[in-house]
Amino acid sequence: MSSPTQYSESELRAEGVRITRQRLAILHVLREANDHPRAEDILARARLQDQSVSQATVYRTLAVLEKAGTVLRNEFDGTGARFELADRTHHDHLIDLDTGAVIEFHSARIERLQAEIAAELGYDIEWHRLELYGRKTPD
Amino acid sequence: MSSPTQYSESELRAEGVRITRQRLAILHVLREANDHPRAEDILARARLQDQSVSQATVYRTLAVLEKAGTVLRNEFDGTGARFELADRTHHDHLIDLDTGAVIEFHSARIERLQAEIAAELGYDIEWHRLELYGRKTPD
DNA sequence: TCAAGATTGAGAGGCATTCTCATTCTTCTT
DNA sequence: AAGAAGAATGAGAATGCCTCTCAATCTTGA
Repeated sequence: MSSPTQYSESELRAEGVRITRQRLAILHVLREANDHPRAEDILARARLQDQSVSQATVYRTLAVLEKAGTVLRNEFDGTGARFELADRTHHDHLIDLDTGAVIEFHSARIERLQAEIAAELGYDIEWHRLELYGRKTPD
Repeated sequence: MSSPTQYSESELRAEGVRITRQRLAILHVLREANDHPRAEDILARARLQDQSVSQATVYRTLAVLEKAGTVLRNEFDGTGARFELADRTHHDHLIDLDTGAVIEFHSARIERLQAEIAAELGYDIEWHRLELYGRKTPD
């Protein structure tokens, strides 16, 4: 059984993930990112470090890292997945409808309620997705 | 200002939505559906009633009905949108990871917490998406 | 009944993502 | 350090879901 989240090269290698030049570039991009970049953005940024990275490799690597628990995939709007490193604690997202900004938040109470509701329905939650879409409250 | 949800032919007509043979077939499919069908399913079912319905018209009609507030679009997995009539009260979804079944639920407490969290972050929620993915609890 | 303009079917087009395959690279074993 | 096994790669083709284009047809208000 592996720990749920690993993101150092050695941890990944121990999981059987080969560390290539391209994968290092992609990991670097994810570590530096403050936003939730799309595959397209990750490709562009990775190429600044390693010219040779291809689109196919970005998608393949993101899939590998997602399976390893290193990366989280989000589907905020309908326009393609957005990625982030799974290196912090679990959180949900609030998307600013005016600016597209993504704000992270966490609520233990909501998580607890979710588990309660699922239990009432006879289910155990494996994972969940909670996204709030809103606009800044006028002063 | 229009009421948030309308789904009778006359209500739609009053909103400026023309009622065509194809749109009636699609509305009929949505009214009969207990599942959350994909565009593909809606096309197949609509054709049972009206052979002439095309894929383009299904997508166009679903977009029109979504804008009118008659239809809700869901993006559960990454494999294409799933639709439902917006004729009942708001609810969220629990997706059975083993069977793909979609269970609807509603929690006023969770809704309230969401609004509170958004308010703390200085936001008003426009809409949200909450999906729980889980498996039946073993007996 | 009619004209205006909305809707339609068929197929082309678009976009994000995945696949194919020959070549190159990482890693394990010596 | 060298070699072998097989995993990862780039390029571009292919896929899947969805949207657009356009000429023909329909719905609707007058």
